[in-house]
Amino acid sequence: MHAHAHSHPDKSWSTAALDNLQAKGLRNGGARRAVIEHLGDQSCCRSAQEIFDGIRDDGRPVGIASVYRALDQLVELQLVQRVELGDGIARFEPSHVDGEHHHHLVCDACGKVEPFSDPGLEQALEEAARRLDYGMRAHEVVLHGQCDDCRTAA
Amino acid sequence: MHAHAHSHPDKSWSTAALDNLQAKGLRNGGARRAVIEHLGDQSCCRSAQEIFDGIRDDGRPVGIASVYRALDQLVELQLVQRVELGDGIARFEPSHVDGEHHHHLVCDACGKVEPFSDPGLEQALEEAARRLDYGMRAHEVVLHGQCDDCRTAA
DNA sequence: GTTCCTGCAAAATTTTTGCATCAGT
DNA sequence: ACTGATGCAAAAATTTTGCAGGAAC
Repeated sequence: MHAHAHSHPDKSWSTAALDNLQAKGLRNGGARRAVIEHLGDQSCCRSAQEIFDGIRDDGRPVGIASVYRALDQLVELQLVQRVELGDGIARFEPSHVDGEHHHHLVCDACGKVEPFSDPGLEQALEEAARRLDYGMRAHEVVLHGQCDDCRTAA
Repeated sequence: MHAHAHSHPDKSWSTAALDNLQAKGLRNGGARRAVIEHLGDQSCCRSAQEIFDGIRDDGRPVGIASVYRALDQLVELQLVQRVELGDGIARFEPSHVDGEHHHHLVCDACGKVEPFSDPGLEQALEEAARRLDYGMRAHEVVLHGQCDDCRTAA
């Protein structure tokens, strides 16, 4: 329907993230590993609660505090991007390198979140950052509107 | 330093917003009016707590619940835009019409927030929304990086 | 006078912290 | 063994809701 690429789960991100942690001398097993593996399986951002629930559904009894701690750490290391879409809940997704970057469409009617990517927009963001002379490390775009379903229903 | 326009306080927005409410038969005095007038005096987004503090500093004893209720209502009416910049605090600013639109730079080192505007980026957003065929009603861009001060200090 | 609005206090959410215990290296 | 990581529970921070009294029209 939409002319945008859907992001897909990225097993290799999980592996790279775990390697990255190991190279830094950090330990590798338990809750943090579960968070990384769970995030690698998703196609879009997830809230801390969703990650917690998903991991427990897989039978791993982690604590939610460990999920938050792992996410903080991964954001700090720039392996995970924190995303806030306007509903007061923080979401998290793998930091995609280069081309794999995506942004988010949020339906203000039903709350549905969809990823999209747009090379022209990406280029405009790079150019804007250059013009501003701001040491840009990450960026985030949220488009608010009405999804197909809600527009059809209306 | 930066090649971006700074937004400025917009007295006329306050007036327009109050008129808009009055036209809808809503009442006009007390806490909600204080929120509107306070937002109209700001040059960038403010958190609910900052708005509450600012109003009380002006000697008006509003309740924070009324601030939240007024903001919810103004967002609903699209007179105010809710902005989340990644630190877990929701901020609010007047919905700028057309040219007055701005976005935000966030320094991940010190947390400083600065507004910027970039016509090229704005155009790219419009084009992306058209390509996606998404009924876009609002959009929000956040660039994360390091501000001048933090880069100089580093 | 009627209806909406407001303030206070209590509750609900989301996120962080303390601490004893456990696990990876 | 040493040190970081984890889980639980308690606390903190942010936002929402209930309700009685007050203000705008």
